[in-house]
Amino acid sequence: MALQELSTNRKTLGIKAYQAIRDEIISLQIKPGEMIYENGISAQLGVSRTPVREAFNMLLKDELIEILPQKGAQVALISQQKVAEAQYVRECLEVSTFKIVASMWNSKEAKFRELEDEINNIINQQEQAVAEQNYVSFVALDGQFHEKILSVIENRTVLVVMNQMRAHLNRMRYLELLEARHEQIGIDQHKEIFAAIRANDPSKTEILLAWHLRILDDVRPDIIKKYSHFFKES
Amino acid sequence: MALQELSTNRKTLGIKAYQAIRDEIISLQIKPGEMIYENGISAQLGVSRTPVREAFNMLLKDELIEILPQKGAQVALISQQKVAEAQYVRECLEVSTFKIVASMWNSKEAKFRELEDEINNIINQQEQAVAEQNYVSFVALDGQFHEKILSVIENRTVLVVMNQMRAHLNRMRYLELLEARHEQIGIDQHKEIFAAIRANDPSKTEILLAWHLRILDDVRPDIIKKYSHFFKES
DNA sequence: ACATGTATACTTGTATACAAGTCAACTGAA
DNA sequence: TTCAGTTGACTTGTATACAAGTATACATGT
Repeated sequence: MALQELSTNRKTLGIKAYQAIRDEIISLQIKPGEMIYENGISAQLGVSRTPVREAFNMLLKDELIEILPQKGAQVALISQQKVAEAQYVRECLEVSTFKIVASMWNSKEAKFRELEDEINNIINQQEQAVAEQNYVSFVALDGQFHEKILSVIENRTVLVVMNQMRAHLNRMRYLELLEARHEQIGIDQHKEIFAAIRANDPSKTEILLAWHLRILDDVRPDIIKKYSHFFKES
Repeated sequence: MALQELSTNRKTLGIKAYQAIRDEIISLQIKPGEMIYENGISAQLGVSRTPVREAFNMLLKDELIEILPQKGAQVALISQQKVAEAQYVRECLEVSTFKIVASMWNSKEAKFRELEDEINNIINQQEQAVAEQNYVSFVALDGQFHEKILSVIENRTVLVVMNQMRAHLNRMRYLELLEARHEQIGIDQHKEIFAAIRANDPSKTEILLAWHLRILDDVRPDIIKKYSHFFKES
């Protein structure tokens, strides 16, 4: 994700390791609760323990792992509490921002016309991803849709925070996609939301978005039961 | 700050170094733009470079320093853009949350009565801090007021994010306190906001809070001119 | 059989050694 | 004087060595 570390384009082995491990965690390639070890990862990546340790510290700050002293690092279990908290933060920021974008939108400006093309493009790609049943791609594109709209207000900090929140929401989302099929509903909602934005209708945008962000809530009990070993509180 | 690292109460030298340096940065004891070096800090703290490096990596994630490869680390200049961004995030989260708290408040419950005492206590201490012209204490208490109210919704993630934002807003606040004297206004606003919350009046809470969060905006041009060497964009 | 102590192979935490980039000051030739 | 080249003292980045905590298997004594 191009968001992080745009300070000086410094790409140490530690940062690369961080990004690699983080991707594997939030895409469930490494399972919640799984133990990982500095030695193991460093052998796997062909570097020494030092960069891996740096990566672990960053993951710890993201709350994506827990470090058990002298025992190893455990990939964080999915916490319903944490998911709810991240969802709340996301909703606050995203609703406020989308409303602003809705009130700003002006198709006469080139900037917005470009954006419109890009967003329509994302939506099209999403439909294709659904057709191909490529859920990894689908989730990534879903993120891009939201990010594109957020980016209108030119607030990098919002994107960074949302990125942090998304890390925790993503794993839940993957599980839910494995179970229930509302990708098409999600895409339709994207279209409606984008229409409300283009129509300069902040209130409608707010209502649609709040609904959209909660679409997955009702599936959760099933998920939690089925994958209870991935969850902290179960 | 008890917020961080409640995972396992692990307190490595790296974490201690991080907290120590962070405090010095956000309280302007280390000046924006100042260079700091792993060797220097490690000698100062009496530890090796390793824990200091870990601290630097955490500070980098907070965007409180920039690491210039092979040259050293520079304490981040205060960025007006970053301050505005952090302010926006803060406002979104704090306004939404205070409104919820205002709608929840119920003086009949013991929980709220305890909180009321604690908050009144904070306000009293603030008045004392102003009387003693103890600005460091004043800023800390201001933070506590907001945090106490946020804590009602029991969302640790919100507190963590606010803490991140506060790090960037704090340095600005210190400069402003050196220049303009609206501490008393700030305290009065706290009282009004708290009254609106107790009166279960979310709308009034929102208006008062939004105003409160912007009280410092008009002083900024002076500050930026006077301390221009601390700022990124000037 | 069963508790108890111990060796051993793991882990993370910390210090240190070494590699390589950066910059400034100095040297020496034109 | 001026400018190119070089040395050397800094810096961070990475690897490695060592210290110390943890858990498990196993031997030993009862």
